[in-house]
Amino acid sequence: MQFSKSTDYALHALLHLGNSERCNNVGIKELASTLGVSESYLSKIMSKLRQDGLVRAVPGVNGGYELSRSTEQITFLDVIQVIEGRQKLFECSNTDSQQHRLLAEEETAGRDQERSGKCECLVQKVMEGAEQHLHQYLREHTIQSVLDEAFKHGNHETNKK
Amino acid sequence: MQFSKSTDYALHALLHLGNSERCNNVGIKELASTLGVSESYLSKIMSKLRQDGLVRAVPGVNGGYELSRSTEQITFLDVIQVIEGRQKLFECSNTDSQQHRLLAEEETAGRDQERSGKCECLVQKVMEGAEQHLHQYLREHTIQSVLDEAFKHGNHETNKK
DNA sequence: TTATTATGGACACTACAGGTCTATAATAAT
DNA sequence: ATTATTATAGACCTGTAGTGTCCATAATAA
Ligand code: SF4
Ligand code: SF4
Repeated sequence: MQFSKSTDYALHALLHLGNSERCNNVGIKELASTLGVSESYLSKIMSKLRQDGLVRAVPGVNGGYELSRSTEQITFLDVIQVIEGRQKLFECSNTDSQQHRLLAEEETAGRDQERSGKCECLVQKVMEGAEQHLHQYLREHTIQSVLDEAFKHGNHETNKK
Repeated sequence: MQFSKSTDYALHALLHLGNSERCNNVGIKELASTLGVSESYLSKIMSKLRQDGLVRAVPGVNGGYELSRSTEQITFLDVIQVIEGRQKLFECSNTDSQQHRLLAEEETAGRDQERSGKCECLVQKVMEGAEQHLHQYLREHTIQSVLDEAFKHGNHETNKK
């Protein structure tokens, strides 16, 4: 249960892009060298970010990447979901066991199917809650919010034209 | 980013143990059949739970497993951490990149090393926060809280002596 | 003593993270 | 139009972790 390195790279790449909005495009070379990662691997990650609309890419001389939204509109959740996928935190397996009957069946029967066919048991309800809390927190933190913090702490060698 | 199946099994096993506190010991056979999992695999998981002190185990005839604490004192976080380990949600890799200098060095230098050598950057600070929120939520949900919910919803064929 | 039960180790299979390399496509500058 | 430059997509490799089985051994209550 850990975020992958790719998420790490993606976050740092976006932070770099957000930080250097002087000339529009940042090439994979500059990006890879500042992050200390191989160009090969990072380009895959950037490609993913592009497919999900977080960045734009343009080939050719002086090409490279740029953010497709403002930094305030790119949340940690966005980045994480692009890289890690949108699978549930908890995916139940044995819905046909005896356990299931005790914890889920009675409920949906008694409460006569609250909403559509969601059919969620008590365990999943807890896990859903955990996921929602986590997502909410990650939605509240954006690339910009990190950049702001960095500026506050006396780091002023950025955004120089 | 998903909890493993083992966590699923562990939770269900503990729920079953918490639910049947009539005769003290529940064997791996009963446990495995009610969960619909193989005895082989489940026994490994139970072994882990024992090593971390969540359950007690006794071999021999009429042996089996029993909870070593009350159901209110076994939180979702406990179970998850036993199975998934206690690694951080986010583990940074390239602390020697240029990025790192921009986001972390300046801070620890400016704030003159807030606490001991923790040396946490802004990215990690966000992730730490996420982890803390998640943990707090998971700490508030116990085996007992799920069992209580189950009872409330009209399921009364449990705890029969 | 014995039948029963948990435990630990060895092993196999699969999926995926992490990473490299190369050929191709797209673009801007000339 | 050509060319140099850059991103993209695919094939490929490696190691490791999750999932699972099987068996030999240890511990225990009857
Ligand atoms: S009780 Fe919930 S978690 Fe358990 S098997 Fe049923 S749906 Fe899955
Ligand atoms: S800035 Fe933070 S996340 Fe990035 S490399 Fe440094 S310590 Fe790691």
